[in-house]
Amino acid sequence: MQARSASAKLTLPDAQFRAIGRALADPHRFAILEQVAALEDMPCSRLEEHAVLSPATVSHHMKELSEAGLVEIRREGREAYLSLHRPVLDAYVNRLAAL
Amino acid sequence: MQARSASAKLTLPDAQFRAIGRALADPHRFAILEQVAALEDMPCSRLEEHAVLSPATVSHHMKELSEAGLVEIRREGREAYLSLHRPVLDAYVNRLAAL
DNA sequence: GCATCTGTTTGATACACGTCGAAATATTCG
DNA sequence: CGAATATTTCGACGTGTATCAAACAGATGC
Repeated sequence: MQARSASAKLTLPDAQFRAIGRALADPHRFAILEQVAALEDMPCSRLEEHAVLSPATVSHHMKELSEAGLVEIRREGREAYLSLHRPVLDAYVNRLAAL
Repeated sequence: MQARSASAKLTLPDAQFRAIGRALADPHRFAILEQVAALEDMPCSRLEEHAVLSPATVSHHMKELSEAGLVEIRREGREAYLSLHRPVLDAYVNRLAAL
């Protein structure tokens, strides 16, 4: 019997662990992640980083975050809605905390 | 009255937060950190990364880890002894966990 | 259809950084 | 002092990547 539930621990493959590390290492990307985490369902167009970065660059960062598994992108009409994927962030945090 | 003690929370300056993120993003550097964390007082010469990296590169990585505040270097004779600086790692983990 | 809005893709550029060899520094030992 | 050991510094090279402008793609509305 497996006690899977809210606290089920996810183990990250090495490749993903590396991708997450790189994704978190860029300040703009981290700022985006912070803002995504703060809201439940964040329309991409409302990211404050649009004030400092070109749309192309913002899109690039979201792709990195998404490929690292940290955020999920839901497309609706012409907008993209972003949400933090907590299990992956938690798994990353846990691995650091286990040091 | 301040309840400072084992769990006193350290707040990282932005510059240090960025330095830590970059430091953790490289796989070799993370491997070094893992090994340093596993031992109390780790002589630099015993790092397994010496099997894969040149001494110059290992030294470079240790400098990065040290400048990020993640490890402390104690020099003794011709050896350098490394130890994990937990408060800083904890502060980093806490900031991620607070997302 | 046409214009507008949101976001992506592509190609180019510039800078950051991981890596090493070689030379330098420091320490211990004979 | 001279040789050996441990680590650092320097200079150079190649790769990775953050960035943008421009072109593209899909959705909405006139």
